[in-house]
Amino acid sequence: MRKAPRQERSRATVDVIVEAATRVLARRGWARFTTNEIAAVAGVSVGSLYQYFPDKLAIAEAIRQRHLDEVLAALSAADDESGALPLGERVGRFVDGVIAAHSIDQALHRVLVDEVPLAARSACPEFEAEYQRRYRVLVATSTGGSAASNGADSADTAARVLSAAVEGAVHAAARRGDLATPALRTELVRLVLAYLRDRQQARE
Amino acid sequence: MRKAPRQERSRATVDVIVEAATRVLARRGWARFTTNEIAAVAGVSVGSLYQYFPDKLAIAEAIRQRHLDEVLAALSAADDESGALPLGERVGRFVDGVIAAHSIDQALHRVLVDEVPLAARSACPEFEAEYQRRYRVLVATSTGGSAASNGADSADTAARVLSAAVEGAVHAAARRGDLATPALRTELVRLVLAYLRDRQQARE
Amino acid sequence: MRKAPRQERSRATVDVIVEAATRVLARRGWARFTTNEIAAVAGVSVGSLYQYFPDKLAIAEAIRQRHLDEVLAALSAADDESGALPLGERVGRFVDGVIAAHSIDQALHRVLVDEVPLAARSACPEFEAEYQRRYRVLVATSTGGSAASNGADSADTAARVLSAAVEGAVHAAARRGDLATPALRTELVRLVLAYLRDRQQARE
Amino acid sequence: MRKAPRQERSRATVDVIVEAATRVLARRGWARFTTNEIAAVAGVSVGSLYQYFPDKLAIAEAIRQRHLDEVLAALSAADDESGALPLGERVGRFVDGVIAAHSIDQALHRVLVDEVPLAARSACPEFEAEYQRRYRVLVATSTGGSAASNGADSADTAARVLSAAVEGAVHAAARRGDLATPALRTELVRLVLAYLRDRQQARE
DNA sequence: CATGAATGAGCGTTCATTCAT
DNA sequence: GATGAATGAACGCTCATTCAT
Repeated sequence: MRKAPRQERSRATVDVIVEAATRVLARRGWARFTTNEIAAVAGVSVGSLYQYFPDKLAIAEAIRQRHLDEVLAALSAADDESGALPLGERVGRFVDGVIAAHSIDQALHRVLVDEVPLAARSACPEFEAEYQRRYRVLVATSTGGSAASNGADSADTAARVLSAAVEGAVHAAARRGDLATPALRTELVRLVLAYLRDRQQARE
Repeated sequence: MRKAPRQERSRATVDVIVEAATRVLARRGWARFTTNEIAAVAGVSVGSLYQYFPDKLAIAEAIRQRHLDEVLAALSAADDESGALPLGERVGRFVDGVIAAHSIDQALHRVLVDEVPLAARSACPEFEAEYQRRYRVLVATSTGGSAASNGADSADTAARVLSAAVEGAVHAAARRGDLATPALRTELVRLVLAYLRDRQQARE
Repeated sequence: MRKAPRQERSRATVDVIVEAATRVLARRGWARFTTNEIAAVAGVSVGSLYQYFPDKLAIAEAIRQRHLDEVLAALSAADDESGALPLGERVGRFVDGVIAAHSIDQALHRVLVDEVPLAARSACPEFEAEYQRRYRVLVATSTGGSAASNGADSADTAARVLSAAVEGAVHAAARRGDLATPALRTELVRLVLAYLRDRQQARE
Repeated sequence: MRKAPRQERSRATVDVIVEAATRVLARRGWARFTTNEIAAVAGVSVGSLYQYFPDKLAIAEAIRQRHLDEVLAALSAADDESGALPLGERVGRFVDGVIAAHSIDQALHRVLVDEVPLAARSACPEFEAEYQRRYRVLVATSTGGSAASNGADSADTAARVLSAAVEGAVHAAARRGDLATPALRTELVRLVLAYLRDRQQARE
């Protein structure tokens, strides 16, 4: 951001802009994400956009930030305090969280992931890290708590494969509009559980 | 195509254009896939582009056609004639095929799948169908040949989830440049096998 | 118009654009009526054109509107309040009006009528109708007021033939630069009067 | 023309080109009168066009020439050998000739007159002269044969006004598709006769 | 002579960005 | 701070014309 909004009015203006920009990006896609339309929808002038954002990409970045925060919140809400539950139950809640996270503004999510250029996407390592961490925790607890002998490295790969696999399946379902289908949850839980149990056995 | 190249010179030009356009699309993405740069990279004039292609999208379509053909070929080559092998072996070859398929110009693949607008992906459904079929066959043979009682529908969902999961994991690895890592193959095989066996057990 | 000019500066810009565009259209014709030349002549950038007009045709439409208004004004000014005069006098004034109307930027007029495509002439029918009405009134009053037995239809044809004939003669003179020649007026008055009187006699 | 076609085959090629170009010009208008389409319709290559014509305008000029020849022929055919007839009869035949002349390929005529740029149109003075001559003859014979005292100049203006008027009326009718309407002929004959007789009386 | 592949200036139009008010 | 008029580089695309074959 070019300038921190000092006064309350300014903070409100920034919110209005991001709100409007979000709607434009979700509805029209990156190619029709034009500063003039954002300003028009927000009810401010183009000049005001550039008061707070150095360029168009910065607005997209703000949108992404906000969206990812919401996604993390949804993810956390579902499997909170599930540490003591049996693995089957934990995985169920975890999958619910992932599905819930992807149910937030799917149109926006798709545009953000597929269309907004790398410059704006690459700058979210904290989110990726945090997201990945959940998978690593799941993998770690499933194989008996703390990282064992040859664990760390293998567990990392496992977490990565698992997360990418689950993300892929959920994204595909989202694209088909099948996120709410119970079969999706069933099969995902099966996939994750089967994989984790197989790794458990392999370690014994 | 707007015009069939009749002379040898023009056939060469078309090749040069598609080659150059492929590089531009892979490097710059759809948003920077401009006719002027394609022409410059190809070392021809814009006019020559429009001599053979009605518009920019048609060039992308030609690129896609060529690429998807190569991908299917790589996929087929790996698990050819694996029908009689034990499941573990079959899954291993299958995963090899998928990894091989994604080793072909994955930057291009991502752009083609994520950025190029739908209109240019018109022939994609056939590819998608053919691609999906491989997964369905794998799922079907793992559960004992022909579709049993409640089989067909459930098998379809399973194939879909499995393919999306494997694709997701492979795409993520490709993005990281980890396609050749042996651990990727190991874990993917484990994932697929564990899932398929779990489904087998559930049916008994 | 795409946007109403709110500030005074922009109102001036619109005027400058229309003025410049008028000169370009009259001088170069529709085929060379290019946005870049309009902008250059107006001393503004192309962008400013599109700030106020959705496309090139809309500029032509604005030019036409302005021009036709001026033409109708010139036409009206000459034969105003000539209702009670003898026919010879009325026809004289009428011809004066027509000649005056065609003395206004006739190069522009020709281009507007002959070259600018139909879409931009959308409001033309109203003008044509108003223009024709003058001829119909002249024909009607010359044959004794209200439409007699077989009057209406025949009067319409007569008005059409008369207007097309007068317009043709005046256009040709304009093309030759002879609009101000007294002989033109004399002969036109003779033509109209002779025709109207002949029709009068035929009705008795 | 760039090159006189020496051999018979060449003359045939030129004919084919002009024929095709005429159809393209009449159907598509000047704006879509493209050399590539002409060549395609003619079944020759663009190169061949430039073998015989220096540029696009030259083709249009050839079309115009051919068309005007046909128009003059139609005009002549109608009032041939009418020298000894009474004025009413002569004018009738004359008007028939004009109407017949404008009935030839009206679409082409309109494009030729309205759209083809001046460079190609201005170069037909012989046609204009010949066309005008007919009107001058009509005017001259109506006022008693050879040019009298103050005749020459006045007769010239009269011929010019008369021709432009008749042309205007006929063009307008052509545009409306009313060329064949009997009322058109009736009123035109009346217009011409009334005018000529009025001039006769004025000279006495 | 005929071909048609190749050219490239030029078109209409868009939109991120600036800056005088 | 806020405005919105102004900018102009860049886009996709056309088509008259040339020239190697």
